[in-house]
Amino acid sequence: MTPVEAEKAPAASTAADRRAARAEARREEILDAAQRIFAVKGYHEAGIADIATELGIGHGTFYRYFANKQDIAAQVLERAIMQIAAALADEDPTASSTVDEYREQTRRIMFSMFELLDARPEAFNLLHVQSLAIDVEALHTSFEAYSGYTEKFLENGVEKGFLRQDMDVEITAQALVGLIFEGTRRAIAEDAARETWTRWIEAGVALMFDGVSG
Amino acid sequence: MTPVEAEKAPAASTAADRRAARAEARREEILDAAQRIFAVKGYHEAGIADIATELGIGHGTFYRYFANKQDIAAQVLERAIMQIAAALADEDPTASSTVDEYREQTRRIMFSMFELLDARPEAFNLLHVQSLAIDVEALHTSFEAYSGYTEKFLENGVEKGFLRQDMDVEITAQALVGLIFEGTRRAIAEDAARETWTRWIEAGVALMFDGVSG
Amino acid sequence: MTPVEAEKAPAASTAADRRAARAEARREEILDAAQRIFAVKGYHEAGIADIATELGIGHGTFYRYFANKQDIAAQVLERAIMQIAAALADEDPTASSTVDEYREQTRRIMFSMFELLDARPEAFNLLHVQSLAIDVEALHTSFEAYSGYTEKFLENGVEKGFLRQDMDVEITAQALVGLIFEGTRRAIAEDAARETWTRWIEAGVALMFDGVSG
Amino acid sequence: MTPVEAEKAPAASTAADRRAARAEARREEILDAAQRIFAVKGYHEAGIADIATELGIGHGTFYRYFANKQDIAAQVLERAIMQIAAALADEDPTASSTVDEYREQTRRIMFSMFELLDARPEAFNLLHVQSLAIDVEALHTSFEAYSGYTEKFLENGVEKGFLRQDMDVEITAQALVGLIFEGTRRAIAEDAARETWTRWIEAGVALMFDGVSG
DNA sequence: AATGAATGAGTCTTCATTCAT
DNA sequence: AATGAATGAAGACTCATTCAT
Repeated sequence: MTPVEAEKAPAASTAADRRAARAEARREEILDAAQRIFAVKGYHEAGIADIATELGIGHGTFYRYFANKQDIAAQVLERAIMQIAAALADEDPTASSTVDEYREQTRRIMFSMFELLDARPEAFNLLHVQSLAIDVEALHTSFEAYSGYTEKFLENGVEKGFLRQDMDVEITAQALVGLIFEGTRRAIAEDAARETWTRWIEAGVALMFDGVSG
Repeated sequence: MTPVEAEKAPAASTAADRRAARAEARREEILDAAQRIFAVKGYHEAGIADIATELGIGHGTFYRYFANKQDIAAQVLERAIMQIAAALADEDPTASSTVDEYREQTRRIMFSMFELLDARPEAFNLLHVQSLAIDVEALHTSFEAYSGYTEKFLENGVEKGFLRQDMDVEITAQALVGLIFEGTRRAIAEDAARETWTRWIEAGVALMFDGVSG
Repeated sequence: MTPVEAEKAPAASTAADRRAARAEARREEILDAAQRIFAVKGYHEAGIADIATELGIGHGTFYRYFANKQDIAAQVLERAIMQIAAALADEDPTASSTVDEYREQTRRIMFSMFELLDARPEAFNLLHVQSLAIDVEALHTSFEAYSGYTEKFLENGVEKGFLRQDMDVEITAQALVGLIFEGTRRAIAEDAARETWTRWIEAGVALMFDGVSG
Repeated sequence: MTPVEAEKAPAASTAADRRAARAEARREEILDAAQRIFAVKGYHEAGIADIATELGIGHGTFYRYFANKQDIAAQVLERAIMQIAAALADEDPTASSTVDEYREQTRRIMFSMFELLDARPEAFNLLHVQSLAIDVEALHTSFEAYSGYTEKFLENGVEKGFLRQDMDVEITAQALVGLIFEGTRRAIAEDAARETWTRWIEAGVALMFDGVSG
């Protein structure tokens, strides 16, 4: 390789890289705009034109990055599900060894859910309100993933003996997911204050660990 | 009043009554058809034409009974919510005096939910899948009603001393509604077998009354 | 049947008939307009909007009568092919018994083609210019039909002995169709005068019956 | 002119020549690709993108060589017409002195048409199927050229006395062109076997020289 | 000279709603 | 009271063409 070639090669590669990076950035921009638009207007009421206008780009540009409306919607939804999943991923399902540790872990998980809800309300709006219009299957799959993850925590507790031994781990995990999501659903619907979070976390943890019995 | 009038008046009134009854019956027919269609095709995919065709009536006739698509959808949804509410109404929130009685009552309530789900899957489909497309507000209102009703059961237990005294009754009721609806949501989505119901009822009751702690 | 029913029944049937007749008339109107538009602007340049505007009806009305653009185009083309075929159908393939009779018959056929071309130039424009854009297959099928029909005349002549005995009837028929259609093609393209028709008919008949040899 | 300039000038001119040659070669490549694409997909269905992709060049590059889609289509069509014309140009319109010589000449011409059709089916597809979408006028002009050329052969025969003296040379030439093109049209449409060629040539020549009379 | 990202005019098609019969 | 023909707003999507790099 001559010095000239040595200089050219990286340059060319950088140019191509830059282009790819730009394209990816633009794709991300459109995805963001779409998430906003879908969250505000809803999947069906939102038009491709709305997304394009939001970004000040032409309609056609949109179609350079996404095949069609359904395509971007699915990607937006998937991203929202991933963002939420990421908030849960910090916790290790096998970390707790006592009820109190697990109780504390649960508090943290619920808290990060509410934090995320504050930071990215659109992500939850997508999940709660738009997902059905976009792809019913995707919603179900994501709930499956969340409950599967929750199951691991419960299994850990049962194995280590600090949770009820006769627990139907699978169903209980599903029920707990329902419980948590109802919390976030209401928080969005009612535009809940931070104080309400605390009540949900405390009441939720109390219900989950102690039940309603006196 | 002449004898002639005396005869006519009741006759006329009966004719009007019959007409009104007929109209009401037709309205109900259309509502039924719409519920089926919405449940099968979804709110947005379903057209007025589908409903009219299902009944063998003209499109125009539809508009003699309902103002527009949104109108009938709202009524269909409201009806579905009422049908589900009716299944709960059999139980008296103040009936239980011991934990075991309430536990039994809760079992019955959950069981009737699953029975209703078997009898009227469209009602639940409407609630779970279509409601968001039709009227987000209505869904929230209905959840509000369900949780308000559940609250009464909890309050009764707290007052009578057989439920946890420090319970956040409002939030706990909301959480329990979320839990139950997740159960029905999954039952519909997965077309669950009767056996799964039992697991849900048992695991749900266990979680609710005893919590997960060992 | 009571007298009342007797009166009603026909009346009802007439009302339905009238509606069907109106629909058919409208369908025909749209078909006519489409033929004009397609002939003037060409299949691809013509829009549904052009057809609707031509008739002063809404775009949507068009779709009550035809499934889509391709649908009406196919029907327009089929109609044009039928109109041209009708002009030929007057002649009986087995009528001639001598060369002179057949020669006269051929003259008449060619003449009616030119007459039709004068009366319905759009029909020929459709066939010659638009057909390929609409449905290549349809054009080929129609040529097949025309040459099949021509074949019958030639067979008749060969059987009766007044036409060349060693003739390849099939191919010759195809060639003659090509010859005639080139005549009409040019007549349209050049907006030919009536005098040109006569030259085509005479030269065509001479070529067909006597060939070019001296 | 300094010696240096003397050396540079020719070098520059050669470089420019090479560049021009390269440009011409590229132009030809694009033209070839376009001919293939138009023949396969049709003028309207084919996109500039298809042509660019076929060659692995950018869309923009296309526009350095052709003004627009219509432009290249016209050139492709013109080239096809020229290619077909070239196949005819081998024959001298004044070469024949007897009917038999002309008959033989005609056979050769028809044969070379079928040979060309075998070698360059796209050229004929362009002419028969795409030309109308591209430029109706061009098609007519080319037919004009073909018939003008045919006319020369006929005139030669009439002058030399071996063809019918009362022939309408102009119209007859046009009719013969129609006859031949119908042959090639069918050959393409039906993907005709080589055997069919012979039948067309024989039947065509027989019809042309002897007519159908017995 | 080559590229390909950006553009937006243009088109078909759907469907809720109205209204004359 | 019932009908269904007519309507046109609305929206997704394509593709020839331009132009900055």
